[in-house]
Formats: sequence, structure tokens, C-alpha cells
Amino acid sequence: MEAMVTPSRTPFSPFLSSQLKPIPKPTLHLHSPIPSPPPKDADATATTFTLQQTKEIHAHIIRTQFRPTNILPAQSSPQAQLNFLITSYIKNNTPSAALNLYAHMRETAASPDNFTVPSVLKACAQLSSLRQGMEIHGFVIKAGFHWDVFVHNSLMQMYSDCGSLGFATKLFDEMPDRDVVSWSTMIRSYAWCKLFDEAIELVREMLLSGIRPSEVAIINMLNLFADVGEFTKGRPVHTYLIKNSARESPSVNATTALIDMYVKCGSISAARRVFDRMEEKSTASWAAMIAGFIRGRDMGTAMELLIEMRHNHVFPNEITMLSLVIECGSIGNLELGKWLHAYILRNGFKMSVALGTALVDMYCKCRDLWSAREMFDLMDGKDIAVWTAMIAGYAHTNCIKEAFDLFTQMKDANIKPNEITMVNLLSLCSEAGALDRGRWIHACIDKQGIEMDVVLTTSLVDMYAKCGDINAAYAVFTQTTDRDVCMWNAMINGLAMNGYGEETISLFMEMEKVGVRPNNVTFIGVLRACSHSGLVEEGKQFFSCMEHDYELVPKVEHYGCMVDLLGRAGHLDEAHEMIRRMPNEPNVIIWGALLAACKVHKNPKLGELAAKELLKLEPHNSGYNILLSNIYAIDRRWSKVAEVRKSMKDTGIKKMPGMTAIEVNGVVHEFVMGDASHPQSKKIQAMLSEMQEKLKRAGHVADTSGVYLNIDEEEKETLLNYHSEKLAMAFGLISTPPRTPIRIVKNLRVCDDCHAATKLLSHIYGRVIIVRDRNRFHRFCEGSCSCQDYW
DNA sequence: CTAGGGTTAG
Repeated sequence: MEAMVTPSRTPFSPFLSSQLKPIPKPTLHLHSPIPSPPPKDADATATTFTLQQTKEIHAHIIRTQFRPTNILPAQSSPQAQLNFLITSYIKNNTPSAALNLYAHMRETAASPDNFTVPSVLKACAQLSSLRQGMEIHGFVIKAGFHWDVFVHNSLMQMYSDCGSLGFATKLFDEMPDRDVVSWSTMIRSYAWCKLFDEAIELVREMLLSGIRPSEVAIINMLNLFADVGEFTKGRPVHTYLIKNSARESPSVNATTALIDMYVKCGSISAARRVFDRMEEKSTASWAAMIAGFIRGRDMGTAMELLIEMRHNHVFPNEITMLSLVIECGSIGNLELGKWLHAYILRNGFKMSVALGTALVDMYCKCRDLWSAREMFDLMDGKDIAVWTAMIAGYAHTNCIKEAFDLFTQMKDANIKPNEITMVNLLSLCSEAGALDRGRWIHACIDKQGIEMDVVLTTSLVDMYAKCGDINAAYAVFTQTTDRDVCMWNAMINGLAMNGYGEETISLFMEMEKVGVRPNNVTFIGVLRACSHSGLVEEGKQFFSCMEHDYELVPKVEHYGCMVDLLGRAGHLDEAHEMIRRMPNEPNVIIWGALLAACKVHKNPKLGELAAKELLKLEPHNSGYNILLSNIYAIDRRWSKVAEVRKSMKDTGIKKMPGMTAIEVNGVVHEFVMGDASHPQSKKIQAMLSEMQEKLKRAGHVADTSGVYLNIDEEEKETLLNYHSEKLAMAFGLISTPPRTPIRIVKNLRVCDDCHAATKLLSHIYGRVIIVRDRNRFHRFCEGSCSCQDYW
């Protein structure tokens, strides 16, 4: 099903074609009956009925065996009556009822007609049921319907809504006469799949083919350019609007969409000009403009407009407040968020569940978990979205316990988790390396029958990969065929960080083969794989082909990967040369990569240069100060070391604490250096002493070169023994059964001494020890380590 | 027209 997300417009995957052959041609089938065109003015369809009323009419129709009723026009055929019911069910958001009726029609004499088809296709779209949609497509072919624009457009819309851009495109390409709706549908489909360039190309083609865009089409286009976020691309539509407004001025809605487009493209001034010229402004126009000022962090003007709006007798509604709160959360302005919250309460807005959720989410994004929780606890009728928003808040701040506690409470409250809830919990497990928890979530997903969409599958792949179970990650990855670029990236990066260099490259090849276009993130994974596996030449090739063959401009991150790749391999001068040649301004990632390489390959001269550049960029960053002092320590220039340390102390810079986490029986335990806060601290200390003893006997000499303090060797050794990774390992050894693997996660790089010690410990205790540090895995087994570079 | 919670990389 790869073609469902195939980016290119033209090819129609042979796999898919074979399922739907023959593709219908708009020819007239003289021998099959041509169904009558849809009734033009059925009174009943103009009226909207509630779901309850619809059900009653349904029951009545069945009871009276399609006899004319006083609700429907007297001459209504059974067909028309059923069509009416289908439409009414769809209007009431019960697409499955509509599809059941359709199935009923197929079994009875009342065969579906040209009027039925668009309605039931809409139901399929609402349910994202590609299978049923294809079935209807097949029926349309078999029944020999007249292929008018309406049927074509409905089918395209269904395929596009079910995520099958490939089928939609195929139909579009085969249409003899495309109307403005056909074009709009395609443009919208491409925009949804984030294929903006293709969408823009379609806009161009549409205008060239002489189609005059309708208002809906114009609004669609403006929304498209708002998503693209590029000022220059949206400009032509504005020009078009101005040109045409000589005859008829654009509607308030179109102008509002224009303001929204300018705001999202970051041009507040252009938005303001349009806004000021508007004679009549709707609530939405004001909201779009105010959201723009919030986005531009101009709170003063935003507040002024909010007040001015009321002076103009336009009043904000719930949706206005909703979008303001969301915008505020995305810029993380807590002060404004609190003000908006107060404003909402003061002005008696109805606190809907949606608005409450937006507030909870806003507080979470502003990292005020306490206020978020307060709001959350106050809310009545909490639905799955609020629970998920709150869990997401805990997940993003790495509050494992709180997140899982809340998850339990949610289940106790009989709220069924959905895929979004699970994605949040999984990302938490990824971060903490909590494999057992992650597996448990996976089991929950299966048990609860939660739909595995692309995002959830990607999260699962990511979780297994980041927890070091690469086989499980691959198993999930191969179970699905509907993979988007994110999922490929997750798998590629997973292989890369687990040290599978060659495999990463072959997966990349496969991705290319099935026609998924790699993006910037993909290349970060591929380059990192080359870096970790010492594939210098391959890395250089990928780096040059990403620009030449894939038209992707390497970003600073890619240069960072290259500096890391060359640096790790010891090509320090080449790495330095790369930095000098790069078009972008080198940032901390670049110099940091060079500095780390200089430390490993003991090149204090270049290292000092890198460290000084780093400190120019971020004088207060503790990590770089420490690295600089480390560089001096290599040359044993202790006075310089002391100087840096002192300046750090003076400016109040503290070292980011090294932390190591280990999951035992689904509970994540965290340790910092010299940690004695764990309930089992005594036992851990005893274990540490035993480990130290055994290490000594095995001939381990403490590598104190990682301790860059001018203290005596014995003290250095003691310090090393209390590194957080050793504490976590000791705890792992005493609390898990013999021979089971030990997995730990460290937030910084593992130091040289801990690395050497872990190798021996894996042999001494007969354990596989898997350490995940800042960006990759070290797998220790019987006294050796999987990583191939400098260790 | 604006419409609550989500994935990869950093």
C-alpha cells in the first residue's frame, strides 16, 4: 500500500492497479440501464432532522414498506427514501448507519443510484474506510453508472480523505472535464499530505487551464499557503484577489483567510494592512489578527485589539478564546496564558471541555504542570482529550510516575485510551528506556483494540529502538505496509543508534526503492549511522548526494554529523576544514562535535580553538566550560583548569548532573553521582564495594584521565566509583535474576573509565549490559563492547 | 474563516 503516500503524482503503483482493474472510462454503456439523475428538489432533503427523528423516520419507512409518508414527498421511490435516510444519517455524524443502509440497498431491489453514491462515499471518508470506499468504486464500475463530474469528484474526495492520494490522482488524471471542485479537491489532498510543491504546481496548472477559482477554491489555496508558511508563494493569490475585487470585492471569509495566511507566513505587517482595509470584520477576522500579534510576541497590541474589538461591537466567542489560548501555549507565554484564563472566567465564557483542554495544554506547554493539574482537576465531564493532554504534559517533562498514575486513574474512570494517549506514553518510555513499560503499553494497544495508525506505529518502532530491542522495532516496522517518511526515519535512526551501520544503509536503499522520498531527518540518521560505524567514505558520499541527487540543502545538523564523522575517525583537520567551508554560521553543535573529537584524539591545540568558539557563542553553558577545562587537563595545565572552574563558579554555572536510569519490574529508578537517596542504598553500597574488589582482581586499573581535577589519584578513583552508571549497575545486579540483561540509560556520555569497567563487569557477572548514552548504545557482552570506534 | 490531545531529527 506504499502508493497511498507516494509523493509523485504520475506513477500508479502496479500493485494497486491490479486491485482495481479495469479503471473506469467515461464511456456510455448502451446495454446497461442508465440510472436516473438525482431528484432535484426533494423537500425532505432540505430539512435537517436530528438523529432521533431520523431513526423514527427510518423505523416508519421500514414499517410501512416504503409507502408514501407525510414527511417525504408522496411520489418518493423506495430508492429516494433510502437516499434521504442515508443523507440524514451522515448529517448526524453516524456514517456507519448510512453504510448499513447502503448494504441493505445492495441486497434489495432498491439499487443504489447516482444520488446514493456520493453520500455513501462521504460516509466512507468520514470513517476513513478505504476498503468500503473501494467496494463502492467497484460497484459503480459494475453497475455502469454514468461517469459525470459529480461521481468522479466524490470518488476523488473519498480516496483523498482515506489517505489514498494515489487513487485520487489516478482518477483526477483520467477525468475528461475537471471543474473547480475537482481541482480544489486535489489541491487540498496534496496539502494534507504536506506535498506543498505539488499542490502549488496544481494551482498554477488550474489557473493556466482557464478555471476561474471559486471562493471556496481561493480559501483552500490561502489555507494551503498558510500551511506552506512561505510569504512569496501566497502573494500571487493576494494579487489575484485584488485584481478581481475591481468587479466584486472579496468576501469577509476570503479576506480573513488572507489575514490568516499572512500571519502564518510570519508577515504581521501585511496581515495588518489587509485587516485595516476591511470594512466589515467578523469575529474570525479579529481573532486571526490577534493571534498574529500573539505569535509575533507583541502582547500589547494583541490586548489593545481585543479591547478595540469589543468597542466595535464584535465580541469574541469561545472559538476566539480557544485559538488565542492555543497560540499562547505554542509560544509558551505563561503570563499571557494566565491573563487569558482570567479573561475567560471574568467574561463568563462557557468553559467547554475543548476550552478547558486548551487551557490544560497551554499550562503544560508553559511547563506550569501545577496550574495545568489544578485546571484539570476542576473540570467536569473530562473526555479522552483532556486526560491525554494532561498525560502529555507529564510525558514531556519526563514525569514518569505521574503520567502512569494518571493513566491508571483514567482507566478507573472508564475512559478508554486512544492512539494519541498511547503515543504520549510510548514517547515517555523511549526517553526513559523503559522497555517493560513500553511492552506493556504495546500489549494494552492490542488488548484494547486501539487502531494502529502511522503515528502510533512510528512511536512503537521508536520506543523499541530507543529501548535497545531492535528486533522488536523491526518486527513492528515490517508488520505494516503503510509507511510514511517519519516511520522510515524512526527505523533508520533506530538502527543507526543501535550501531547497525550497514543495515541502516540498506534500509535507506529499500526506502528509496519503494519510492518514499527521504528528507532532512532521514539523512541525519544515515550520517549518524556512518559516524558510529566508522563508515567515513560512505558518509561523505551520502553527504554529497543529499544535495545533488535529492535537492536537500544540508543544514547545520548535517554539517554537525559530518564533523562528528570525520572527528571520530581522527580526521581532525578535515573536520576543521569542513567547518571553514560550510556556508552556514557554525553553531554550538558544530564546535561541540569538533571539541569532543579533539578530546578523544587528544588534540589540545584544535580543542582549545573549538572550546573558545563555543564559549563565544554560549558563555554560560556549563558543558562547554567543562570541556574547555578538560582540554587544559589533557596538558595538565592545572592553573588554566582552575581559572575556568572559578569563572564558572563566579557566574553561577553549575554542571548538568549526570543521571542514569534503570527500569526494574516496570519501575524506573534514577541515580545521580554519589546518590544515597535510594531506599536500598545500603545494599547498593555493599554491591559497589564487591564490584570494585572484583574489578581490581580482574586487573582493572582506574582510568582517571576522565577526572579533570587536580586532586590525588586515590580521590579520583573514589569519585569514579560513585558515577551514576555504576550505582545503577550495582542496583541492577542485586535486583534482577542472574543472567538477565541489564539495561541502563545515561543522559550524558559514558566516561572512559565506566566504559572499561563495564566491559569487565559484563564478563565477571555473566551479564549482557546495555548502556544507552546521549546518542547511542553500547552493548557489553563477555568482556567486549559492540561499539567500534575509539573505545 | 478561527476549532482541544500525537510520531522521526535537534
